[in-house]
Amino acid sequence: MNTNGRTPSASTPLGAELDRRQTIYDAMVHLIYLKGYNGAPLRAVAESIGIRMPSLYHHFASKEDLLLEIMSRTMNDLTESVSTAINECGSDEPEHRLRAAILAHVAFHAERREEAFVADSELRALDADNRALIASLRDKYEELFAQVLRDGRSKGIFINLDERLALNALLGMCSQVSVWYRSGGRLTIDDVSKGYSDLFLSGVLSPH
Amino acid sequence: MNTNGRTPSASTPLGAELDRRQTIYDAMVHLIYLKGYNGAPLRAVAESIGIRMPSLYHHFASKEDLLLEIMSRTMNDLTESVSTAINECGSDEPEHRLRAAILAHVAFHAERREEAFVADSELRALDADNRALIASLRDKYEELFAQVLRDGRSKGIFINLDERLALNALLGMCSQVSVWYRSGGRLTIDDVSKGYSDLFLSGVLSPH
DNA sequence: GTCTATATCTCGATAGAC
DNA sequence: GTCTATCGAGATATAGAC
Repeated sequence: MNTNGRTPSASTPLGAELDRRQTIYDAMVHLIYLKGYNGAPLRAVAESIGIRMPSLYHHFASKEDLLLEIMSRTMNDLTESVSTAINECGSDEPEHRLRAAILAHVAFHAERREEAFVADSELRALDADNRALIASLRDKYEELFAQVLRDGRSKGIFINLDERLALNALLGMCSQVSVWYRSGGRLTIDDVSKGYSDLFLSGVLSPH
Repeated sequence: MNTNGRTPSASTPLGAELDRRQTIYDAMVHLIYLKGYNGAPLRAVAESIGIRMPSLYHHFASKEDLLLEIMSRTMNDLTESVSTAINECGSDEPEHRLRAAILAHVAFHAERREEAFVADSELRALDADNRALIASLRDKYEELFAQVLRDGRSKGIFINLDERLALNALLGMCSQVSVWYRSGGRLTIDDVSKGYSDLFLSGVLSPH
């Protein structure tokens, strides 16, 4: 008997399978976002989508495999989004490229805030091998910003600040958007991404 | 000065009791920092300080009580530190007061990074009542920065940025210090706190 | 693909001896 | 104040029917 009120589609098994995987993925993201990986029981994930817990194992090999997919997919999508934004901003000037990168990073952390938050906070839940894998994706991602910052500094466009410090300040500030942003709230994604890039580029002091 | 606001006495049983409480507190902080509240078993906390798990219950009523003490003590100490820094900076100018607040916030998040990280990330592990209690402490803390930002904006010293956005950007940037800072590393606390306050006040663009 | 039933383990917490 | 022993709940994961 079907207890979840859905209509199973008998015609496209592959499509249905991908839909189911995505439904599980989304439910898992949401619960980890709310309670953390270790506070998100698979029973609750299953219940939230109207199936029983053992059924999840038809779609995923283990709980950690599911977390790994969330983190790797998110990191890859984020990297592609920011990389594209930098390359297609139509400028070689570090200021414009940095602004484009910040806009893309902030937009991603607002639009896909739960995934981004999980990717940023659950490294510690992975075992050593998987942790190293995601850490390398993160390093590759951060290098996108590091290159822009280096370029701007060597051209004298940016001040002579320690690169690692500037990178940590920037990413720390922009990634926190996934913690507090609410879609439909007072601030739009454009408000936030423009405000953040203005702030990082020019600071809070009025020109004088 | 001791960090828990109590008056320790060296040779009495009460002093020994406080030492033991502090040892448990520190071990719990460290394990939650590494693995999160739900990934930090009390058995491991006890083992790390050479006692058995049930002995912990002589010092704390429950696991959540221990977390609550960590978060409330940390928030109170942080608030006092930043509040004192603002009031004793010897200036009424918003720029100087903001700089003093940032220096104190960053220093705290570097010196007591594990406690600060736990206080910033484990709100979700508390039940509704305790969560509301810590959230109110956090609101009170953030108001310290909000007042300085408001004051600076109304005086025309700061640019006309949305207050909540600026506050989130600032605290997000500065609180992340607890994630990456390593004492004894390449950057001193002074390097970080000065670099961060310069960045937030003036941005990364070179003056032109 | 989903189910029921279950194995195995670990968790927080308590009881009571010393 | 710490110990051993234990309880009951809930976790991930597996087996096998349908």
